[in-house]
Amino acid sequence: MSNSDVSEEETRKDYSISLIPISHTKPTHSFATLIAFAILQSKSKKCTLSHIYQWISDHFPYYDINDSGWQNSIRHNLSINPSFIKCEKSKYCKGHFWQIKPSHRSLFPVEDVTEMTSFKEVILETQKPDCEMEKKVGNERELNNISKKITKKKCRNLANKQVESRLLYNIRNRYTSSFNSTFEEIEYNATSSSSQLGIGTSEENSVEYNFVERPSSKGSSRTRSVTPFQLFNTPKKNWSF
DNA sequence: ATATGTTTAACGGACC
DNA sequence: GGTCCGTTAAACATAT
Repeated sequence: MSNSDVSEEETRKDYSISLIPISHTKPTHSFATLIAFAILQSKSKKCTLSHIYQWISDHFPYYDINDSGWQNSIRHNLSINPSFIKCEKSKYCKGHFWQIKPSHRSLFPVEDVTEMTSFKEVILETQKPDCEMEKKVGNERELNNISKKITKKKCRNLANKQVESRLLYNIRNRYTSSFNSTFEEIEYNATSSSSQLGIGTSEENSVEYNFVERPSSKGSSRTRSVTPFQLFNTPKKNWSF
């Protein structure tokens, strides 16, 4: 067995682990921990309330973005917990930024973020929504609408859910960092792609997905069918929806 | 009007 | 028993 075979086998193993349905069950982490993770994953280590909501809901669909109960708890926690400090008002988003009090930083080991999500490659390679970049988010309301649209799609199995999560990340990343396509393009592609999310078989590990592979140049897009394994290991730059 | 933020209250579980 | 912690609900204020 060659080195590359070993490497691939190991990665497959990791991938299968990522299918553990942790994100559908009630997280064992406290709200404070979830808030801290949401903050720590951002490049600037500060988040607005809505970013915190979104991050938690993205990673733990148990917390529906349309439910207000847990969001009330989040707000309560931010106010009551001395680990969190409110800093300057966001210039482009609603509300203030929230940070972790530096002296409390050690209470929230960042390594748990990757362990928790079992999505190491996404965490490490995907540029997540970052308040620092907010000035490039010209239209956050539309972005949230896209997210809701996709989130509402019924997923037949966990693999679909994972892909869905990946899509959300990529949409945001595309929207916040490159901003090189119009909102209409994103919406169209996201819609068409999410409509394809339901076609997988019930066999989790053999589900195939279609996604649009778009060359960086303006050439025409083409669809390609990939396995979840291929999908998760496709470099972000080759993604489009 | 709705989102954001503060505060109080109640409850259950863990722990001593 | 008592306390601490985390959660949930809710009233209320403020900002947009």
